[in-house]
Amino acid sequence: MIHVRFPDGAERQFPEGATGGEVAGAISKSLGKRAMALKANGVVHDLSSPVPDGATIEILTRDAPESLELIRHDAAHVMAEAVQEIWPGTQVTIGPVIENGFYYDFAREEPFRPEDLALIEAKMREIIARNAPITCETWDRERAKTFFRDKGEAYKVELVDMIPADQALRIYRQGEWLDLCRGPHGASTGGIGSAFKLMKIAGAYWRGDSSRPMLQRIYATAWANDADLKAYLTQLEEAERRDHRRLGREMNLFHFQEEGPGVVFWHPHGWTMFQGLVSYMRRRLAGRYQEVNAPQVLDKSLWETSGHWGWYRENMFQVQSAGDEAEDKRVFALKPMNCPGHVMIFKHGLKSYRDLPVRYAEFGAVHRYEPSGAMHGLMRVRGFTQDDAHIFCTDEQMAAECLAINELILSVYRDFGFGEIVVKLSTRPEKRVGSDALWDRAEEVMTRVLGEIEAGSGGRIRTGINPGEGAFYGPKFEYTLRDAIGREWQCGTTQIDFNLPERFGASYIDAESNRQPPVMIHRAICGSMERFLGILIEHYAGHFPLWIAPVQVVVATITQDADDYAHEVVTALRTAGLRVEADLRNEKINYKVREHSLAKVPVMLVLGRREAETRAVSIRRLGSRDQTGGSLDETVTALVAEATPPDLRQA
RNA sequence: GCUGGCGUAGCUCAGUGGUAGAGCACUCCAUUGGUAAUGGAGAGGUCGCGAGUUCAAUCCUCGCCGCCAGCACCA
Repeated sequence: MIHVRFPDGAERQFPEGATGGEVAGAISKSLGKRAMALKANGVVHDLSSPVPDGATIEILTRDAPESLELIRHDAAHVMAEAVQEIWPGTQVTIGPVIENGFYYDFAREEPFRPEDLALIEAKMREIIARNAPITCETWDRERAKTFFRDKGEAYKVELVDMIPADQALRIYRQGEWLDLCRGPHGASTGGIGSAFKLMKIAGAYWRGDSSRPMLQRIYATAWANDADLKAYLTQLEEAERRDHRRLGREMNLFHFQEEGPGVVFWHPHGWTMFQGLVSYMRRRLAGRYQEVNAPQVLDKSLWETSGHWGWYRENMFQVQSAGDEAEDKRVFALKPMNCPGHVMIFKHGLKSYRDLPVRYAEFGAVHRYEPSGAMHGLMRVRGFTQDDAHIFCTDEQMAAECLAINELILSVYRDFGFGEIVVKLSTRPEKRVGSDALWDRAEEVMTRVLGEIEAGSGGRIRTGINPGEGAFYGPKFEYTLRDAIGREWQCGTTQIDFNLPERFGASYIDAESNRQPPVMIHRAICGSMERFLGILIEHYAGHFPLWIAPVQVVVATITQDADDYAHEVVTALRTAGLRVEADLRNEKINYKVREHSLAKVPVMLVLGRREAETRAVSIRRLGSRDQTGGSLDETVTALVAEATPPDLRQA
């Protein structure tokens, strides 16, 4: 007999070798039916696994949170079976569970067509209805390889070879179909239920390697019940509604066109926001950083020295005189980064240790020739503006600088309404420059700083380590923020650089009159201003707080009798520093309200004869069905207060 | 860059081997109104670009460009 304990503390005995399924059935007939998997000592197992003696166990039904992964994993197998049933000869490869669903990669000459998804889905429902038991077998390697080789499953043979020799090969069978898989799985295909949906077809490289063949991936989502599926689909619609490319067009903020792939045409309202963001950042830098401006176009030799020409040449724009007769045949590059320019400025004239730290900031427009498939609205462009800065300091100053940067980054994010931040330290990669002693020192300092960041955050900041993810020239912190619908965006970064000062021979004179290389810290807060604006657009879904909104107030008249007063109101608001537009058109107020609501103008002041006579305004806020009244003077004061950027507000 | 899909008016989209349509937006006329579409009229397109097939191509074929989804990339 074996003893087991249940989560509620109850203990029971079962015959030696009893499986999870037998235990479930012994507890109650209905649990036996509903059981999906066995959880023993915190680990999920197949229901057919024997229960270990002395374990704390739980019988998982499909409502258990842990079961969702099983449902998705089972569904992936069923999808593979469905595809092979419809198109025999299609090879199956891998089909893991991912966030919100699963995918399976297939190898087949003929591409899947969008309309095939419905076909596959119907077949899946057929297979699920058959409700075949899912069983596990252990095969030896040769049997597995022979089996898959005979079936023409070359990728599976490769997978068998990749499994470490000391690990057992597990084969999961459902009806006539089987797959190599480490499990665990549910008890039968019927447990998958009906709350799933095939989402899209995409190409994906075998083993994520662009030098290997491209497979066809089918993405799907799956949930424990229809309500969860529906909620997920609604959430996707919500994300689509917030898409900054759509809002950028609807709100007339910017556009792209064919002649300029990946470069932004900023329209007046969009540029107002862009400049507002830059102004805000300038105020935040004032007193700590010196703003500089390095050239757009520099001789290729400088980029050879910096190392960019060697590493990133394919991604750089080369420029030359277009004239055939040009005397200067030199090759220049459009700057892809600001750092070499800043090092040049630092190097200009001797620097003393007394000058350090030197902090140069630039809103630097950079150009990178991004692969065509990488471009995505404002999020990934070929021409963008970095809120870049480089700090030249001594080794002793490094920690304090990192902490100061951290504080600045966090307070900026807070001002834009981002509460949850993750900071991760990326440590030395295999391929790197700089001595181990330098890396040891920098990582030691940054690890300490990371601890201080977490301790000083009062729980707001989560921290972590990305081992081996550092830049080749030094370790870095990466700042990730979470937007209103839970998506994560990596924006800020602080990077130590052992490479550039040395390559350019930058130095300062220390207290003993010796030349010393400075520590160089790169840092960005927004990262790309374009991308950050894209994130803000999606975060706020276009409903910007007053201080960010490109048009803060529209003054709309009901009749022409109010025109004179409307001009007065506009002047008063504008004098007070607000961004105002007047709508005196000969249209009904319903029409105007609708139009400005769709344009997401935060505040509408509606003026008719009544307001003109009493020097009042009728205020309608975006998203509100009703309106409030107020005097002109009070309203101006209140709006000015609300429109004041957070960094200028009196506490 | 790779795989697949797409490209028709400013926007959202119909459509056909015989050189094109709707709604909204735009212009003009009437209407001066009280918080999400007043009525009428008008104008607007080299159907992404270039070749080919055809008596005839927006439609079929090929190439290129761009966009979308995913993969790869992201100093």
